[in-house]
Amino acid sequence: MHLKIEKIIEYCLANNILLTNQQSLIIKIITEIASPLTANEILHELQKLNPKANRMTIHRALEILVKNGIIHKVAFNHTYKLCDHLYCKHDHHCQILVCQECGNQTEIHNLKITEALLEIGKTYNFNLANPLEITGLCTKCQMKGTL
Amino acid sequence: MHLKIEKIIEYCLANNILLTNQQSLIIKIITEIASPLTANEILHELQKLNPKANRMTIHRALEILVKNGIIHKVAFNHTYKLCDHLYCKHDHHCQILVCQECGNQTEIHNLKITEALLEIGKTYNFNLANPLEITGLCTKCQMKGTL
DNA sequence: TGATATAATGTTACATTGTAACATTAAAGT
DNA sequence: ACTTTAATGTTACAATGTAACATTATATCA
Repeated sequence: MHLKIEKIIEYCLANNILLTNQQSLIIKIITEIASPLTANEILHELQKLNPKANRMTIHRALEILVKNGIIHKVAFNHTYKLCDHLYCKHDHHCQILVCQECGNQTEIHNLKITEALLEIGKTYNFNLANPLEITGLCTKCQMKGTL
Repeated sequence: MHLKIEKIIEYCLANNILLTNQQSLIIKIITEIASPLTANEILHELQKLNPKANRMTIHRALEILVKNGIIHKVAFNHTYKLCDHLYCKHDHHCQILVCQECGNQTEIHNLKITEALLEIGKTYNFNLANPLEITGLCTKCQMKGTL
């Protein structure tokens, strides 16, 4: 068994998050493929294991996993990705650099941004969600552009 | 004529951005309605003026307007909104607080975040896009949640 | 255990956002 | 006016997501 998956299961047990079989399979898929996946891509993988699985299956499970901070949903390109910490506590802030060209994602934890965000949260009485999506061009895609 | 629209047209003339009739109408719609609109909502408005207009018309025009920094595209809820500055120079950084409940958007300009982002851009060699979407719950929707 | 309540999953149908490929029309240049 | 180019219209489709209801597991309790 994959080490990451064990840790997630451990975390879920400790925090009273009951994973159904279906949800466990989705975690397994997201963990093993590693790169960000769209709902459809996850579905196709899941269907290899459970041919009856369909879009609803995925979205319901993903909703729960996102809500529990186990995976991140990235709005920019409709992808889902395992949180690098294997779980995301509510007091834990992270940022994701999303390349608008290739879709590559890099999870970072920048104190300055976190502080600035908390300040903004106070100033505007805005209850921040996690994570912060930072879109732009990754190094590789900048190179491609200049060729 | 709306004052904002005049300023945008002025800006486009000064910067060699040729607006077609269709694009002008879309700017007019976005400016006058003010609240963030989805592509479909803009389409329905446009069709009142040009019954032949369809989805392609909208998306092609929106693409150009976004590219020229006249409007912002917000990925979180697929909406388009006039840049508060009526145009967005490339060296101009802004952030949008997007409420994940009601969709309300507040454009801000926070120096700390801008600085931190520029730093991250350098560190990771990541070419930042504008604007930054900050999702969360606005004041009103926080109240609703606690009722 | 077996009946019943509850939660999870499956099914069907649909709404929304967006794009691809090609046809038509308008605008610009000669 | 003829040609070229750009803009727009048309059709068809792909992807993401949700709503409403049916079915199947799972848990609870008499």
